[in-house]
Amino acid sequence: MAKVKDSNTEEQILDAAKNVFQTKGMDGARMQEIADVAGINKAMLHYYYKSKQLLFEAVFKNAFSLLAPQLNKVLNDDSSIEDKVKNFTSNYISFIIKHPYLPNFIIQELNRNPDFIKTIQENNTFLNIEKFKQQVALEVSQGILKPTKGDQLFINILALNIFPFVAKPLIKAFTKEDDKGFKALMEQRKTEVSEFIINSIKQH
Amino acid sequence: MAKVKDSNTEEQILDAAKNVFQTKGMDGARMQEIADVAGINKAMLHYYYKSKQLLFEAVFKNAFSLLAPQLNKVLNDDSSIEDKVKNFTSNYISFIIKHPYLPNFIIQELNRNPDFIKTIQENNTFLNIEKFKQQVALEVSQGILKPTKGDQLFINILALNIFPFVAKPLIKAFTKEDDKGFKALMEQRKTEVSEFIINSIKQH
DNA sequence: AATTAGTTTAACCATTTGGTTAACAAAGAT
DNA sequence: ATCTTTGTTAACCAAATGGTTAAACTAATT
Repeated sequence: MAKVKDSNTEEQILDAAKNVFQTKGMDGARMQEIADVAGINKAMLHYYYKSKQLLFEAVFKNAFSLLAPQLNKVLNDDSSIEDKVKNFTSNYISFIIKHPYLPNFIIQELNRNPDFIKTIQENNTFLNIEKFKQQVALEVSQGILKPTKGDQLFINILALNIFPFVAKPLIKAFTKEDDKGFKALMEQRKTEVSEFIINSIKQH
Repeated sequence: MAKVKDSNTEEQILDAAKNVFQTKGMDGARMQEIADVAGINKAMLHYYYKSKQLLFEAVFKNAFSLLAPQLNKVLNDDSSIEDKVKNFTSNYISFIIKHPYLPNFIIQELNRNPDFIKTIQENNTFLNIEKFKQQVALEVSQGILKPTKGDQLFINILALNIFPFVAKPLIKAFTKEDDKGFKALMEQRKTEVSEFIINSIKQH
């Protein structure tokens, strides 16, 4: 066989590619920069991943497979809507603070190439809102929730949790906060957002 | 002077540039494609706008100047919070249905180059949340609203209104709607969103 | 020691891309 | 009528970019 793969080059490449693609996007990323960040020769990128497109897809799928289980919790979990909202909001915001470029990367690239989501859907059977809608309808009929449309509620949950990170520069400009202040606002949202949602939909 | 400017070339260029930049972004846009869309020679782009960067900035500022007055209404209008929320939600969603690429374009490019917002802020004195925060505090003290933080409320209003358009491919995937179904969901939100917000914050 | 097969590199290549140049055309100024 | 200014085009250019090649290197196998 060959050289001891003590430093897994393939992983280093994927890691460097993740950094560059997630900050610059497919169009803004340069193969040379990825090679530089990985500390290797540009030809190696093509040795392990045939083309820029394939390397990008590896990064994208990797990123999406990190996000999907988070969203899945809201859709296919057995707890009550109220508990789901509380847990998801707190967990998701913690998650994104650890992966700040992730939501914007995914949204940006899905907009650039909307067909891309088809490939994703084949691998992820759970991207389905049906169970969640049924649960909302049930809790409404039980008098736990006010009349509420499941799909709109789901959009609202995503919006309130994801948007602030996607629109970070805009929010920083309006609120005149620096990075520290922005982070504080986001920490506050871990409880604020679920209260906001529950306040609106819970029957009392 | 020169040739009859019966068809204002400069405007045609800006219009073509708007189309291409807003769908492909700065990095994905090609000067040749803009020229083709405008139906002119590539050299003309550089005759009227010195460089790709300057043409891009013209497009961006133009786009932002369209969006800013919409946001300004929420911040510096004299009606009650409840009326603001109702009017803004309905108006904003109508506005975006007319300019579907706008929010994503602005958010994407601000993330690519966060310093860009400084240039914007110099021209727009009104990007300031202070008045809104004071109004919320006042209505809370008057017992009209439940205890509510102005900055978080503003983030929530933006999130609920803007996010669905930014994350359109994701939402279409989850809800399994086509373009028509998506538009119907958005039309529904013109009233749903403001009810959702008012439900949550109004004292009763 | 020689073979073998995976790994790595430097140099190279074709194409794309933003930008420039020089010649030309039309209309107003002199 | 001629000069000048503005608008327009085709051809061109240098740099950047994704990708390739062929040779060199490394370590386990025979």
